[in-house]
Amino acid sequence: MSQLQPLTTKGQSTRARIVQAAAELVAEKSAAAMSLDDVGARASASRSQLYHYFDDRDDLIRAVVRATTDSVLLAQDELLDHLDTWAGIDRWFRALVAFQEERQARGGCPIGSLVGQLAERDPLARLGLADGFERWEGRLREGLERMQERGRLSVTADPGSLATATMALLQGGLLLTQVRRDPSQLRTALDAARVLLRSAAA
Amino acid sequence: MSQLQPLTTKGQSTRARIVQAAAELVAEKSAAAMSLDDVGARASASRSQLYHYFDDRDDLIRAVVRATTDSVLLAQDELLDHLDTWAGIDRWFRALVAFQEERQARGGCPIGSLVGQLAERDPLARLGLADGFERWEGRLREGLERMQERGRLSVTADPGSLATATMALLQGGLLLTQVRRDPSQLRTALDAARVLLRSAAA
DNA sequence: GCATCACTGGACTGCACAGTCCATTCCCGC
DNA sequence: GCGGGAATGGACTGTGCAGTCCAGTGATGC
Repeated sequence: MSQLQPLTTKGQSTRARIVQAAAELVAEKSAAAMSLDDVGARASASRSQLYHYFDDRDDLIRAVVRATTDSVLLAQDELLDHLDTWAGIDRWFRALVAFQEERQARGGCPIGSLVGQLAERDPLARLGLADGFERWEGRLREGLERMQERGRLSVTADPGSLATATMALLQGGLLLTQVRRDPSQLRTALDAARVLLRSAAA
Repeated sequence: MSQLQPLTTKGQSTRARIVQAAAELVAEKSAAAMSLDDVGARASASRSQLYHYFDDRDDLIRAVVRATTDSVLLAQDELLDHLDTWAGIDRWFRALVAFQEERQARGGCPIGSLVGQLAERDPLARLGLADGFERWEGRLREGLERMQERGRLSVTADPGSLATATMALLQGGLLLTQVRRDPSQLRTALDAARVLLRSAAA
């Protein structure tokens, strides 16, 4: 459990600065390579401040997981609102590929990358990541359900399975993109997702 | 480059023991959590032996990458030989799901998990992982090409893209399986791969 | 003005770890 | 059997790091 909620606005901003700095370092290097000294330096916070707001290192990492998933979802929030039309889905896919091209295929998925680092090490962090995926996949599932209600998707189609398969293609595509330093890997994966979803069209 | 090839058979077995122990520790914990002391203890090798066969820690990790990819491919070697029939592909998929059920959805993909840990940190390790994926995906691509030659796959289908999309579904499915501790996530992903591949049937 | 509590500074401790060094033993060819 | 390189043992060094401790400061209510 995260130590305590800061009571004053000043405390809140200090805590936020620490989490932000930690999240940046985790994204740039890795969770294991993030040191509390680095975090303190970047956030202009002393050692005491870190331990004032977090129980220990693991507690801070969990806050990073939450901040990272929130940030990934927020960044594509509008796109996720329109996954109930084919055009909206295509727009989402194109944005994801464009983002990878921009980043030159570096870094992979900020959430997915953490799975291999934390899932087997910290059960609470794993749950936080699972929650992030659930919120993400849920948005697609809801979009597909609305399409089904409007008769755009076959009545026999299963929006849940389609959403899961699409998330798998997205995550797998990002992994291959990262390891091969080639954004077209994600494009290929999402083209396949398009085929899969269209094959369930009404 | 890996320091030197051991010249005597005794040296070869010592080196192999070290790599094996290191690979186990990396799989059980993570690459960052593997310490040279642990490796030495498990392999019954002294510090000097580690540095006799490897330049440094990173060099050993690279050997672990190679050993891990080799081992993953070897374990499913026979299955990969028969990816030129629908029955062979289904058999492969079923074996992958069965394996995850056996392991209770723990650990994810030994290769995929390393991507998030090493890809942005050690370019050589990233290349080793990319090579592993290439050898893996290549086996599927070759199977699909043989199917195309025999008229089982549409002439307009692209075995390369299909193989990439299938690998993405496999890796993404394993990631979701690991983070949700639920082997049926992989089943759903591979069912989607089946739909995708069949949609390219002749 | 003073009491209280959130908040901050920074030195200190202890340890785990990567990497070094030098000495010794083993094995092979000759 | 002996010379030399391969292989091994294990102590040693330095450092980076998580976590602790105690002493402060600042704001807020009364």
